[in-house]
Amino acid sequence: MTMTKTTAIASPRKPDGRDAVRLWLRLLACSNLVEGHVRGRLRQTFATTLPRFDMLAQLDAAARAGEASITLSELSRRLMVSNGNLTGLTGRLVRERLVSRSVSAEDRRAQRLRLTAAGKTALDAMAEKHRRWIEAMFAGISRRESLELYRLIGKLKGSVQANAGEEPR
Amino acid sequence: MTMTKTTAIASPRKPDGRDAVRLWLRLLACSNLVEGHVRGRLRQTFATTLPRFDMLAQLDAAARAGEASITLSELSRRLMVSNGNLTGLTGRLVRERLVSRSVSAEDRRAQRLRLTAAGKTALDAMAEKHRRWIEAMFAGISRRESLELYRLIGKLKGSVQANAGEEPR
DNA sequence: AACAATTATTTTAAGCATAAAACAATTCTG
DNA sequence: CAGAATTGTTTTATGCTTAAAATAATTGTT
Repeated sequence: MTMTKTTAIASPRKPDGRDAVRLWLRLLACSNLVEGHVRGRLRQTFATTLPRFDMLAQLDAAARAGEASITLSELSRRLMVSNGNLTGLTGRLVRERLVSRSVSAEDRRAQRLRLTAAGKTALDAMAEKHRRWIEAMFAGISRRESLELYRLIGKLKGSVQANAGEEPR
Repeated sequence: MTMTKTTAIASPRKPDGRDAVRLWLRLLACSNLVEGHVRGRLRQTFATTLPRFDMLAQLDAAARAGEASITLSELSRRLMVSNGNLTGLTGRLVRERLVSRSVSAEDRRAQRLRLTAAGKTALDAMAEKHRRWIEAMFAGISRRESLELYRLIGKLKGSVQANAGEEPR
């Protein structure tokens, strides 16, 4: 009842690209498409998952930046996931011997995480493949288009960060 | 050890936007940013989740297109999620009286799902808010930029679909 | 030093998501 | 028509994810 002008997702009003919801749905679909392929390949090729790969990559990035080990809290900030989430994820990677965990010397509440040698080796193999998968999937767009997309998505991200706090109407 | 040229995620080689991985990471970050805000608002404003909203929206879209009810399989195709996933999701929405479920007359294996009146009312309210949230978040980009983004993301999606099947090297 | 506030992490409860196996009904094929 | 193949759905096992509450150690305050 009350057949309002509201529509579920795609609005039949103006069929142009200005419709923010349409742009968002296309962006989401594209992102999910790529992410799904990456997840599938990680699983098939390395029997692992995207969260595990992301965590290894962050630990490696920290190590490269001079932080030989980092705490769970720092990692949760970088990965933008909850602390509780990392409890389980860390446990699995420690069990797989890809990450080592030790109580911090300065603060007995905190743990310091680092990649093991096996973790570094595994990550390097995954990252190399990962780069190739993405490059292959993105091969259909030109250098110019890629630069333009990079710029526009950056601008969109800025817009979201600037405006997401406001309660519209 | 064996400090290969491989890098974890962001490569230090050519710092230009051509790097497909950089574009991908920015796209993913932007998508996750928007999605996170949408999830948070759905939770705070309607005490619901994105998968529930998506399912209601698909049922409504089907109804608008003349399909008064659709099967679980058809819905799983449209939402691009597994069949098993929908078993639980459907159960929750049926329990909340937003969706009704009935055994198909023609095929006793299949169920036919449809929005209840309450489901339609709830969806309309959510969709209206959802549209406003997205419009507010995307307000910082111009009409021209929006159109260009829409076009480029479409092209990227095409590239992924065309090239994702190939095993690179 | 006692107490409060903060910080780091884990636990809990709930939901989302998948792949693989199982089950059930229909359709196809010989 | 009988068996085989297919199709629709659920179950199972596992993992990811969060918010909120709980626990534990540190830091700040009086």
